[in-house]
Formats: sequence, structure tokens, C-alpha cells
Amino acid sequence: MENDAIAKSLKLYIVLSRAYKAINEHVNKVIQASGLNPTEFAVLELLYHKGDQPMQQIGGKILLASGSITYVVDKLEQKGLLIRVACPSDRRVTYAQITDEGKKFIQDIFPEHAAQIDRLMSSLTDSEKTEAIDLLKKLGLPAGKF
Amino acid sequence: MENDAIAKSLKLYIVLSRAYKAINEHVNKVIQASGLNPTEFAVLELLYHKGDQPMQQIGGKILLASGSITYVVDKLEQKGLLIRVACPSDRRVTYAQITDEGKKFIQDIFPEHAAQIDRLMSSLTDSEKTEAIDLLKKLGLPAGKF
DNA sequence: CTAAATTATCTCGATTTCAAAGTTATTATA
DNA sequence: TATAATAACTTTGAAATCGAGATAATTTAG
Repeated sequence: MENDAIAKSLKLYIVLSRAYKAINEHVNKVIQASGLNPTEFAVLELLYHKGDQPMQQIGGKILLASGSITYVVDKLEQKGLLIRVACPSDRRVTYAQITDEGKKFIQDIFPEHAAQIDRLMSSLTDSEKTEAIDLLKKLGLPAGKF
Repeated sequence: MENDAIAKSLKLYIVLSRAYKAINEHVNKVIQASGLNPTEFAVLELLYHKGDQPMQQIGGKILLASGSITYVVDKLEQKGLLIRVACPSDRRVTYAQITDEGKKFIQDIFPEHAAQIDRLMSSLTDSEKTEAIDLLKKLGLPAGKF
């Protein structure tokens, strides 16, 4: 029945939402204990792992409106964790660049962050995680969707 | 290596987040086109499918703070989609109850909502969906986690 | 029966996020 | 060049959410 197929998709949506929210709730606790909010952490981690980023691209990568980027970058700059750097070749562009203090901050936090995520994923075996990664990858790129 | 295991958990966290956000972005568009925001929709759908709910339990089921429940229920009440009903046996308790107008609203929206979710899940085969449901269920109940 | 503890809801203020409009710089067209 | 179109970033104001405290009702202990 086509109805069963739709019901299964709905079920998948529900368990996907639950899993994400359950995991995230705990991940965010660790982050917030560090004094940053989840968005600030995401920006700083992006800069740490991927290098300098133009302001606008930050929004694309962590799904944030342009107005919010300015706000978050302001906060992180005030805390001394990043600085704005003008782009030499295009004066419209400003890069966000992590500072040494910011790097130190991530280095302090990240191991516990990663360990927490690993704990939260421990209900799956190693090979189940591999399966789940493959399945979720397909869901993550809704190509010709509407 | 233990490090590979942690790396795999991190990878799973990333693809889980991406999948959820990608799906949700599109689901929310359909909901918002109906004139409700995602939270309002979640509350109304809960009442439609599960019947009257005490205010407090709404918060538990859709993960919302008590202060927010009052706000959302106010909005839905103003729109005539639900009403507050005093509990006869415990005067501290207020039930939220969907109105006929609210039911009609859900009946109008839900088929498209479900169809959209089904489209967004169409990158998985039926049996892959079953696999994904089983795996995500395990992730969704972080029992003795910290 | 009274006092204390608990429970349900609401109010209030702060935080976060977004959308829309504004500013400034660059690029394309004539 | 001008002029217009585009692009990057900022500002502003509103909406959503939360946390903490307030209010009111109920239950429990003594």
C-alpha cells in the first residue's frame, strides 16, 4: 500500500527528529558549560578546523542568516576568540580569523566535546555507526527535492 | 585505534545533524506556508492525534519550556484553533483542546505535510528506511547517558 | 486543622535568531 | 567614465524561546 510507505517516511522523520534532539540536548550542555552558546561554538570550530572564512560563507556552512553572523562574530570578537581581517583583494569582503586564544579555547574544549558525542553514540556498535552514516548521508543531500 | 572510533562518532554526529537540518528546512517551509510556525504546528498536531493534553505535558512531548507553552497556546487560542479547558478534578490543571476549526486546519495541511516528508525521504528505499528507523531508535533513547 | 512541600500555570526579562532595509564597495554596461 | 546592477556586510526591529520567579491550588506531615 502506498499509505504504508508514507507512514514509514513519517516514522523515519519522527525518529530522526528525536535522535537529533536527544543527542543535541546533551551536546549543547557541554558547549554551554564552556561559556559559549552552540552557534558561537559552531563558528569558532569552523574557523579552527577549516581556516579563515569570509563572513558570508560562515552563514552558508552552519545555516545562519546574515544578520545573525554579524552578531555572533561580534560576540566572539569581544571575547578575543577571533578577529575580523579585511580581504586585500576585495574590499567588500571581511574574513573571520581565529586568534591564538581562540585556538587554545577549542583545544581545551574539543576533547570533552568529542568524548561526549562518542558516549551519546555508544548505543550503536561500530558497524551500526557505519551503516547509519551511509544512510544519513543519502538523506543529507536532498538534491532534486521540492 | 580508539581515536578512529571517536572520529566515527563525530562523523555520525555531523551527518545526523545535516540530515535533520536539511529535511527540516523543507518541512518547515510547508508548515510556515500554512501560517503557523513549526512549534504551533507541533502543538496542534499533538492535540489532533493524541487528544486533549494538560499544558505541562505538551512541554514534555515536544521539548518546550513551560514559559513557551503559555505563549504558543495563547497564539493558537487567539487564532481559534484550540481552547483552554479547566480540569474539573484538579483546578491547577488546564487542558488544551483542539477546536473544530483546528481539526479542519490539520486535515487540510497534513496530507501535504506527509507527502513532503515522503518526498524528502525518497533517497532511501523502503528497506533502507526500515534500517534507518531501527538505528535511529537506538540513538533516540540515550538512557544512562551523561 | 495548620504548615510545609509540591505541582501547574503564568509573568517577566534576557538571549538568540531572523528578515528587511541600509551602507559601502565592486563589476558590468554603455 | 557614469550609471546601473550586484555583492558583502551591518543595522534595526520583531519573533521565538528560555530561565527564574510569582501566583494559586493541592497534597502531605504532623
